[in-house]
Amino acid sequence: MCFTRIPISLQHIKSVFSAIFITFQFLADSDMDNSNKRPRTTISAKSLEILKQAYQASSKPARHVREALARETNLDMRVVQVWFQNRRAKEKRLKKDAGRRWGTQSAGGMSKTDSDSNSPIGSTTEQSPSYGYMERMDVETPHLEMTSYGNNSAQSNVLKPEAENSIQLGEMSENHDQSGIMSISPMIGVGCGMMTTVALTSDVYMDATLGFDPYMQ
Amino acid sequence: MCFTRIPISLQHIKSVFSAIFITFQFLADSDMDNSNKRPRTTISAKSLEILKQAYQASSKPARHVREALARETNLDMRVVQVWFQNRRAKEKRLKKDAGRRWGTQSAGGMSKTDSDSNSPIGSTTEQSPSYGYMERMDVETPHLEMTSYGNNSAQSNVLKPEAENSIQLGEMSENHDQSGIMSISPMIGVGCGMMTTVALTSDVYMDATLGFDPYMQ
DNA sequence: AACTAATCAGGGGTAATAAG
DNA sequence: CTTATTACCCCTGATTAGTT
Repeated sequence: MCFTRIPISLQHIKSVFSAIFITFQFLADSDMDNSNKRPRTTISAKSLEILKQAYQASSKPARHVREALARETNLDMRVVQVWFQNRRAKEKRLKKDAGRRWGTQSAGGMSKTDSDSNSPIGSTTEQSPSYGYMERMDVETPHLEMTSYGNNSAQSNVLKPEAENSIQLGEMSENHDQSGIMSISPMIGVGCGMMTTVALTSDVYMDATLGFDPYMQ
Repeated sequence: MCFTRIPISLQHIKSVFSAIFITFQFLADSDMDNSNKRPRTTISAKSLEILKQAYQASSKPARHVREALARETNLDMRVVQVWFQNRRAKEKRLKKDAGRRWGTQSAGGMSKTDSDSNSPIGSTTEQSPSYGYMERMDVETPHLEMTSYGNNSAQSNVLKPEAENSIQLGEMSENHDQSGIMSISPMIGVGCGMMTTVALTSDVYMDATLGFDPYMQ
């Protein structure tokens, strides 16, 4: 073990704690103010019409189709994708709920045909630069898994400590989700402390891990 | 233990935090910049068909064959090469996996070095779940791995990009590497605890954890 | 309260890369 | 080259939360 020894007084410790508190406070405030809400795009009737038609054609459109739809509807590709996912889920749900008597042949098994299988020839090494949303998600995934590894419920504890006594934390995590900074925040929770050896008096030391918040100003 | 004494004030601490913040900001930015993403080419169904046929003919095509294929499929030669490599690997993998179809819990010890050489029927739907799970965990929790073994380049990158900006940061990463600080850090996220080693005398230490409420007033 | 957009947790397939 | 691993992209199914 290799520590950095820092002479520090109790007063200093209090200050540090206070500073951390202020940081959290600041975070809570800024969250309250602004981006607390999960953005929910409202799909216009016109876009909805387009999507529905596309769904008729294929319930699992390939990327190109989604791209085109996104352009056509002025929606984010991610939004289009989610719409299709939810739509499929809905259909499945409805079918299970209501329909066990008549085998609604419509949109039955055959709609399975999907998945690429075309591409206007050639478009080989294409990558979609406009797919940031999903990509961020992917980035954050391992960290989340890492979090949940140590303790099955650790993740929820970390990110959403039971609402009541720390509303701010929960909302902070939401904010992270939205802004895509999530990818780093779990690291803070898990690994980002500063191990220090604090000298309480001239010969009493304390090794401490101080948490910090990256949003601190 | 090797200690280095550093006079420090609250201002210093703030600086440290700030430096770390900047580092994370930098990281977040670079993460969010779609710049350093591994591009993934999607091979069209048509090209795939061509490749598969070629594979039937020869699983290790010579260079000029690959060249022709690349032209025909409009793919990069490198892509074609990698495709064949992955294809061979897949075939081999399937063949090996085919030998483990019934994974009853009895005779657990042996199954690891399970021979194979069975009929290459490819059901493969059932793989040893626990094996896959653990493997997956290992794979996707590099940070934990780092915790145990103290050597992970990714984490190093996380902790010390622009180490020049913040000497403290470098030291912190050293601490992480050598002390396995990760093992305690989840407490920060979960409970905002503070693991401390109290030096009762100059050479007698005691480990303790101090609770810490971030919303302390 | 219903509907549904968005998120989360997990799994599959495979292109790309690392390690040998 | 092979083998092992990682990263990307897609999905389902359950849940959360914004709108009306």
